[in-house]
Amino acid sequence: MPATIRDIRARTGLSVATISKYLNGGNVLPENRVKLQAAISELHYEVNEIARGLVTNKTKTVGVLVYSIESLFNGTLLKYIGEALRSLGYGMLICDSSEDEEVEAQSLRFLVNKKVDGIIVVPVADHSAFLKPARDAGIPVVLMDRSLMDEEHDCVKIDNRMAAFRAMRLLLDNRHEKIAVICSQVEYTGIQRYKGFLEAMEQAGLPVPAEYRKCGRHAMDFGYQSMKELLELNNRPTAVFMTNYEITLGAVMAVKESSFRCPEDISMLGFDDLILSKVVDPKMYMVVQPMREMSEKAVELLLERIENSREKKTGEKKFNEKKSEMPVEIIMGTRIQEGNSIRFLG
Amino acid sequence: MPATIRDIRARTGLSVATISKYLNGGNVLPENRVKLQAAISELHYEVNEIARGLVTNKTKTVGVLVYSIESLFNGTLLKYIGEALRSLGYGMLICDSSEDEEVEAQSLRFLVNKKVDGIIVVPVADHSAFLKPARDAGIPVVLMDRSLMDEEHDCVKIDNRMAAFRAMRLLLDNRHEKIAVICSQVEYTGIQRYKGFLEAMEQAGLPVPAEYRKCGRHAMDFGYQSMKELLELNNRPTAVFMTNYEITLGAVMAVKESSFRCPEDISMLGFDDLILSKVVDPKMYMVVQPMREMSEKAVELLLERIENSREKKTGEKKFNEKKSEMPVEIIMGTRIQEGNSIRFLG
DNA sequence: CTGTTAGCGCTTTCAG
DNA sequence: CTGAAAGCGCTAACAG
Repeated sequence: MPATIRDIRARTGLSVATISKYLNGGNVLPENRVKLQAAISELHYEVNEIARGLVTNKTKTVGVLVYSIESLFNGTLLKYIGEALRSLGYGMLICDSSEDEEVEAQSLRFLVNKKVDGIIVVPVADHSAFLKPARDAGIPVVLMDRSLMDEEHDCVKIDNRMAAFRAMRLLLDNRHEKIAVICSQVEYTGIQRYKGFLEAMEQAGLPVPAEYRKCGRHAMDFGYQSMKELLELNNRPTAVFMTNYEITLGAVMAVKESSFRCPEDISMLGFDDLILSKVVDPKMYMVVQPMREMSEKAVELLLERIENSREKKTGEKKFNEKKSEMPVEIIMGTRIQEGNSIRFLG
Repeated sequence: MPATIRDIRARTGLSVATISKYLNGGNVLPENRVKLQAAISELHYEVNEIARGLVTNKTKTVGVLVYSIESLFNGTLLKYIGEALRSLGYGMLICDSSEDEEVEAQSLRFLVNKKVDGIIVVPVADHSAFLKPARDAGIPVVLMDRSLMDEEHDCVKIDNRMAAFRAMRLLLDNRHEKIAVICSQVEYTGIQRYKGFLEAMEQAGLPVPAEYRKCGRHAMDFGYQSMKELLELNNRPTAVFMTNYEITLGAVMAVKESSFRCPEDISMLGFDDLILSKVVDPKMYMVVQPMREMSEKAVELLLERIENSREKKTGEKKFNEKKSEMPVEIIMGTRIQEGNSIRFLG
């Protein structure tokens, strides 16, 4: 039903090649240009990207695969990624893994079959097997926020271990000694943050009893449940470190519902500030990642990879442009969002 | 680089037609089936959806265009839409309008050019002009949450006016008389809710002074700013009705930062409960929409439309299946999330 | 600058 | 059940 290039030919008498050239920004005689513009608008012609993609073998589209689309963290990332991509003339195909490795693998295949030019993924899986179809198809992949256990990949993230380690100073400097942690242990990122926590405690010469170590899923209800348990302990901690947004959210809920007050009864240090610190009372201390910059860097790196892989196919070899073929890990810095959720234990 | 159907032919000696048939679930001789399975897995063959789409003229993909991807409301919708779609064998192409009508129009065209089979949109524009490319291309569109001013479209939403009107009972029954409203006036939905508010007030015989009517953008900072202004009024309202999630969020922030307490000094009634009522103290009274059901209905309706439009093209006419060609508006019910953010004014 | 001619990888008649 | 052949709508040489 929609108009094709041939309808335009019928209307203008020009050849498909000329029309195609015009559509792709080539030069045509002024009179022809006018004819073409007229025909295109009269026929409501729109390029069939499917057909174009088939021949050019590129779609000007990148796939973005996130572990959960309803996570505010991912929503924020997606916003920035989308903006960066749009400004560079790329479209974005978003897929939701729904926290499920199988769905993730399936979605990745979907993206590959859709012939996206590249893929950005915030993975749920912790090993690289699911990326195989992309590799086989020669589609560049850039990870964000989480890297994988078994292999190094292009990745944009923060130094999670270090960020956690440093953030712990806030608690330690305020003389806290009984510090608990609620962390996710399903992904690399969560584990790194946990390590940072442990190192800080060890360096401070403080013990971390088993009941202070809540390691589980990356989910609000896990944070909620864990905080509840911590508050019911006879030997209650004076402070709790929560290592991601969902967990922080859940923990805040638990405290709100309890009879304990923050920071009077319990001090809190969270991770990934997304409006939470602005809505919740008291204002939370939080480790914050530069989400916009991370997104932009990821897009930049991906597009570079796409560029490179095309050159390789074309056989071009600009000798003085030896971009590294090795995986690159871009490590961004973090900052601390100040609040008043930490009490000084004089 | 990726394997094609022809590589499989070379490996199996079968014709492309047979291979294609197999790929699409057709019957082949058992021995051939075995050969094909082997070849496919050895070559890591994956169907090229681009090529397939070119000939079948369908992509098994629906586009979803939301006004802002970082809005939790949309994130939640997207999650449910994605699940419904996946369960029906459809992929989802998400675009973010970034609250910008131009981006929206451009994204819609992007989706059309990508030849999605149908489009679900939670629009930022309030008139239907931007949908024209989809109509021209014969691509069905289903709106969600917001309908358009100038024309009726297939749409899944709640009765916003009525929901607001009814929710106001909560305030009125608690003897509130000085009630302010913070609402969005940019989209149809916001306006309807505002009307519902006004009607409730009028019916109760209560005046609404100009300074109690905060009509503006659908944004957290607007809610924040407006609430601040309301709290500074000499003639402070005793209750405030906030007509969407972002505004509610902002308003909650403003109250938190002020010296006023909810519900002691100010009662609050919000809209669209997304975790907010679980994190914030006091627990908010809120109007909640059945987001999962709305998403499922939207998908169902869209797929029905897609089905129908194909039949029309094929010329099929099953006489006893006269689905309406008229726009359908599906109106879902709402419920009230109880809380303790409303004070009884004895 | 313009036109002719091949395909891109797949599905789809239509014979066999 | 299988195969040969004709495109889907577009781009990309290569001549003119």
